Amino acid sequence: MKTLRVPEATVTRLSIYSRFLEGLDRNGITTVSSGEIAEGVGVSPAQVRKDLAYFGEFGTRGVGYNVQDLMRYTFKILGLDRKWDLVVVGAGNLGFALCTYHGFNMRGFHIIGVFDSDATKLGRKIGNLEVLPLDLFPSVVKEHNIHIGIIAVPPDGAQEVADIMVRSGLEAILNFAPVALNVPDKVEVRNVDLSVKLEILTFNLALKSAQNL
Amino acid sequence: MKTLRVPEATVTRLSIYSRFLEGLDRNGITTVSSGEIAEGVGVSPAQVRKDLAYFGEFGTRGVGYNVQDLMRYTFKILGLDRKWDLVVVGAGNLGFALCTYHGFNMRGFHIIGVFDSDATKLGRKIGNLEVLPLDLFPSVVKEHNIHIGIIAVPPDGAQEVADIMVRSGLEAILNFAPVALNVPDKVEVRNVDLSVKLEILTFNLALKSAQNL
DNA sequence: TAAGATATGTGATTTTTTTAACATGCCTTG
DNA sequence: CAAGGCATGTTAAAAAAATCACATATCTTA
Repeated sequence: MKTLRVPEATVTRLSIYSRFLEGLDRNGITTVSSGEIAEGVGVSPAQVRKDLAYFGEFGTRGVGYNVQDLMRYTFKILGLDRKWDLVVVGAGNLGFALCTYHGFNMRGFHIIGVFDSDATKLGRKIGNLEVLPLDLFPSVVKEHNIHIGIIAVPPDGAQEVADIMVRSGLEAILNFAPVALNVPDKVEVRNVDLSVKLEILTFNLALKSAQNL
Repeated sequence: MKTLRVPEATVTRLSIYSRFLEGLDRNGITTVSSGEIAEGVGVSPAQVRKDLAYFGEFGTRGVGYNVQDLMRYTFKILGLDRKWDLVVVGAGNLGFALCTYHGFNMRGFHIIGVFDSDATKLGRKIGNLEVLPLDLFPSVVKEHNIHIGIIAVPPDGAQEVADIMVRSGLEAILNFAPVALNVPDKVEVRNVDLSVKLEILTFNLALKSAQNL
């Protein structure tokens, strides 16, 4: 089989191109060049073309790309040509924000279950979801054929939640807890660390102020 | 001047090492090897040593690193040997979650102001903060000598908020809106896109299911 | 229909980042 | 106090990623 090895950075940018294209489409723009995409998302035109080249030829030389077509291709590539049902564990403020985050719906993600181990949170409503006890997690996953889970609990509880997710058969985990999770290789994990990017900023600010001595 | 060019990936990992070291320290562990750090955060031992080598020699050959010392060094490098006051624009669910996120406090970040353009949100309390109108933004920034702002508004309003932040003299912006911001070069921007990592997962899942046909 | 302008797709090059390998130095032990 | 084990720091090699440069193809216009 032809296993094309795509850099993760390329997939990341593809996700960003994809959203930029949606914006163009909403504004009724039908054609776009690699240069305009590059300008719009802050990369180089060559980068845009190289990224797309991993997946095929989508443009017309001398013309550019059809916005709607390219948008649909990027959706397809990213696996967004379908709906994805998700479950969230952790009904704190972060879990709440994720459950109500419109950015997910816009991309075909639907959170269909929220869970928490804290008895005082059970039964509480988030939108039209009700916070459920973790005991019900495996059955909900099975019932709705869920593939992806989101962890939004404090660091101490994250590994335990990951274990439950793995046992329940989830194949992918989006982890907001700032800890490295231990899971089998077959399970994909991606971490979103809210303070890492902030610390890149402080690193740069500290550097700058050290240079201006 | 000796301008050492540090890869951003190195800074990112440093932030992660730093938190791992904190955990070790809390557990009373005094010495650690690059291999143990690597194991704990999911990178290679050589990577750990290489990353640290950008900044100096922190270990003892044949022994390893003193946990507390290395922890303090990483803090210093990341600019975390001081407190940082932050302001957040956007008092929706995400803004709320960020204002109450303990992960920030643990790293010396303190949110001292929340702003929103939505009149219905003004005066609302988030912890002991009160949601303020955007008019007050510049004066609060000046008064508290703020360097970093966080954008937690919907995509449409993000650029406008960024403009206000730039005009108010902020030097760094952490942007949670899924759009590319246009700011002067002197202003550092880092984006946290909540759905990009999710789409890396769906990309991989889609790839896997395509291969299993 | 030929020429000019434009923008893609891609092979070659450069740059960056990661991995590997090992010399150096510290600690322990007999 | 010498020898062996061990883990760092660093140089060299490999791999990966980004950039460049241009051949190719399309559209427009005269």
